[in-house]
Amino acid sequence: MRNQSIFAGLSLEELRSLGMEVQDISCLQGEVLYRVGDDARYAYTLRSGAVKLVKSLENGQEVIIRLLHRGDLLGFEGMQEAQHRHAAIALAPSELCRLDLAELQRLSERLPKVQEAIRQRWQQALQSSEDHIMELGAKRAEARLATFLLQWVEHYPQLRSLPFPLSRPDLAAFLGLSTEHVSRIMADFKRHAFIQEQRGHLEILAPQSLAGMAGKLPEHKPD
Amino acid sequence: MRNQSIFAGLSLEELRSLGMEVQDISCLQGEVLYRVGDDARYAYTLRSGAVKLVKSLENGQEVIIRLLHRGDLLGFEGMQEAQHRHAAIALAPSELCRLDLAELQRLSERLPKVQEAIRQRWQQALQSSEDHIMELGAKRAEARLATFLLQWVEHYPQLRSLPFPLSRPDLAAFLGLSTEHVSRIMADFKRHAFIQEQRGHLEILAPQSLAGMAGKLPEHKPD
DNA sequence: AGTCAAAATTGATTTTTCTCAATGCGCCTT
DNA sequence: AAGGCGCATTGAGAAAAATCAATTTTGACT
Repeated sequence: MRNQSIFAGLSLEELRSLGMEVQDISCLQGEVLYRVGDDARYAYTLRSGAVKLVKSLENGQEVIIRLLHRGDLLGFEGMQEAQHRHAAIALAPSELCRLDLAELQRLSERLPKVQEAIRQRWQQALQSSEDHIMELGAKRAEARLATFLLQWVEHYPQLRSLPFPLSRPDLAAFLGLSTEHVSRIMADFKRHAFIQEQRGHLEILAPQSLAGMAGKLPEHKPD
Repeated sequence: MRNQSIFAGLSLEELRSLGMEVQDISCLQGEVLYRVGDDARYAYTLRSGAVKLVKSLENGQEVIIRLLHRGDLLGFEGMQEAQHRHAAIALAPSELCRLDLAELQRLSERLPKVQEAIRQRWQQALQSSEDHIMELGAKRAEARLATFLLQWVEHYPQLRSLPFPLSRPDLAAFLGLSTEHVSRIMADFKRHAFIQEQRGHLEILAPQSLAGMAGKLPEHKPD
């Protein structure tokens, strides 16, 4: 466990021996890692738990830009910009490694491998954002939610019952819907026995049915 | 003109002298630079014109993921992945510089400056994608369109009448709306004399009114 | 100028989604 | 156990947006 690769194929010890300040951090559900506009001193790797990246519109409405899972990086926009552009909030109790951005900058200039790894992650983030754009731009509510649930599963392989720390408002803020609408669709999925939910845990009973909804054409004759 | 900085602060000649193969490319409206799944051999910098990056859903529905303007880069996902994940299509007659990806890879390993510049651009793309997510996730059709038009202006400073090579279906595919709905809103904007349109050109008559619709309550700047 | 096809507009209608309001449930505290 | 609080659910009505079906406009090509 201790010797797990943290970042760019380097273990925690290797990073430390290269002069990198790495802090183990653990945080509670709801804890704020940083806020919009905070000076970006640190970047993080998420070792366990889940984190949401949130931005607010002028009118105060919150949008979840990205959801992070074990192994994901956050706060790396600080390598280019002085301030964070999202808020990062733990959805569940989480463990992270905190890296000093200035040192990371230095390290990345010396080690091409690190550069490469960062670019790789940036690429992943962009990919996932673009996928999200497609969801929001082209799919209806049911399909968005179905896709989302199926993707959530993939982050918890070989688990029957998945940790599911998202509230209805969280889901709504991520999928671009109202809380009520999300609630209705989830109730629908339960009624059809596609899913089952209890105390922050989710079970996908009929993945193929969800997959059907996820790819469904907007025009579909009612039966 | 010839000595303009192409990329990472390097002029075309400098890049060539470093052994980089740089091709000037010009293409017509509607021309396809690459398709989804094409082997990624080249990346491009857009020198003039406009390009759309398009992805299709299983059902064939097309979504415009990003719009590119003078100075933007495209095709750089090929540095990490073997195939392009979008189609790139010229919206207007455009001029580009085509860079060989393998050589770019080599160059970026030698020159940290290039690395840095690429990361910067990646960051910009991510930023713009995230902004787009906010638009799609949180705003109504009118507001999206208003925001979009105001952003379009910014790419053509000090021009009264802006090139506007987007069809209604293009706008719809970018803003996540139906063609008809876009058409209605545009008609509305014209009726209110917020904008004026003729033959692929657009004039913003009342930016502050559009800004109002876009959802910007507190601050407005005199221009 | 005249014809044609593509693109845009408009209208009527339906579907989807939101909003507002009420209610219910689970969990925590006392 | 009772009360209270936050979150989730449900319902009804309103609003937003999509869909379907004509037209109308535009632009390109004779």
